[in-house]
Amino acid sequence: MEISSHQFHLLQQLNEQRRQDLFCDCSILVEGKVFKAHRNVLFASSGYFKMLLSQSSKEMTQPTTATFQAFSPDTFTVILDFVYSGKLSLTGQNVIEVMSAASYLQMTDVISVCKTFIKSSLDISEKEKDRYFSLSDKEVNSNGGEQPCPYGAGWRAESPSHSHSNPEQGTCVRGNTWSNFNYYPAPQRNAQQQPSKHEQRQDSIKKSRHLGLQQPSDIPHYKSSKLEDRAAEPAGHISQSEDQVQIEPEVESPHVGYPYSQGSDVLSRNYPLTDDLPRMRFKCPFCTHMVKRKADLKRHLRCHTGERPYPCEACGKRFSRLDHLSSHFRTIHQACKLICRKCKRHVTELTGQVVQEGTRRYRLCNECLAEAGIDSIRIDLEAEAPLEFPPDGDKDSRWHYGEDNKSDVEIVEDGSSDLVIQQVDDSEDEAEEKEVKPNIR
DNA sequence: CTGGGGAAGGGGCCC
DNA sequence: CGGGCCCCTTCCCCA
Repeated sequence: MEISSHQFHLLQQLNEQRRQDLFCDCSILVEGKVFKAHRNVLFASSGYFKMLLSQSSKEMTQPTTATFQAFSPDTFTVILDFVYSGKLSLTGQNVIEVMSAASYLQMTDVISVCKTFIKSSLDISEKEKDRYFSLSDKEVNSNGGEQPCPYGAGWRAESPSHSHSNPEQGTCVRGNTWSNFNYYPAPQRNAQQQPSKHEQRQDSIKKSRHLGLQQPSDIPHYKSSKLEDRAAEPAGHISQSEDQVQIEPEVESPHVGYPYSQGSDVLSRNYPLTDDLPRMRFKCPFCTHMVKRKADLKRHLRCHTGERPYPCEACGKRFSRLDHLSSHFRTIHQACKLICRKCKRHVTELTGQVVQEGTRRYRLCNECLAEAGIDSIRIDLEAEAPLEFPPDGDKDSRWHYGEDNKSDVEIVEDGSSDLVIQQVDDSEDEAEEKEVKPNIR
């Protein structure tokens, strides 16, 4: 006969003991703040503590102290509360640091939940954006709560509006995608989460470009070699059990001698850590990459999540970074390069002209224009209200595409050269564009 | 098949 | 901390 509430009560009792500092035999110092806990609970919850406490198990009579500078006391509070209650209090503000800390502490469940949280938020974010961009200006303008489309009226890319159901909780989430997120572990939950649309999409995009970019599916392979390394360590050295190995299929664990925090972690028991990268503070939970700033980690994480929050309103292509979008826009849609596309010579407003081909704009020198017999298709950038990158401080109205002209010009295609003389009414052209050009490569 | 150029995308870092 | 710039690598297309 099994009493289902026993586990809950046991954990509750342990948590109560922790709060009253009863039988606590382990102190964790996080940036000056002391946390009391039970060695056996930490051992059972964290691969990191398992290693640490295994090593120090010979000195069981002495209290153990561990010091961390890799994360904040607030972050560790979230982690420790989860250990003692099973409830993980995630917010948009803390999720990255909690995930980073959980990665360091080798707490697979926490990492999975953080990943789910991030992915869910990104899905919502994407869909909210899609919904946002799909609103017509009329709708936008008529709704005081909506911000104006950052690209103005033209070049809208997609798509019908969505609401989003949180896969974990089954609740409908709208609006703030980074709202609080409490996780209650479900024993039957699949260890391997369903890949988000971003992951699926990214898988189909192309091979990993960067050396440091480990797709989640690649990681087990990578880890196995790490684990082999670990197995090859001298007998007596701390290593993880097979169980531990099996429950960590996705995330590269920080291991002994693998510092990533500022000053690394100072452990009172001569825990063997080196300090090769003293300035690196944030470790990517998906790969081995480390960065100094949380913002850089956030940016880096997009290459794993596949998040592309910056759509080009001209061609629909999405980018993970604003600067890449800006660069793309200037190069492809604004003909900013003062170079003849054909002969590669430098051109000026006088010696060359801007040619438009679909949504693409580039420059040709007068000679090449004449040679191609397309000298009559000059696009006067000044007169035609070009695709323009907004000045600073105009974040909400990026790249208005000549709203005054967009719908009343006609498209004239040059049959031989496939060149477009003027931009056509955006609604039809856009649909056409979408068919040929998916949002991502 | 191969080399060159353009574009995308990732990291470092400054403001 | 976000924006943006620079540098570099990788990929793709085309001659």
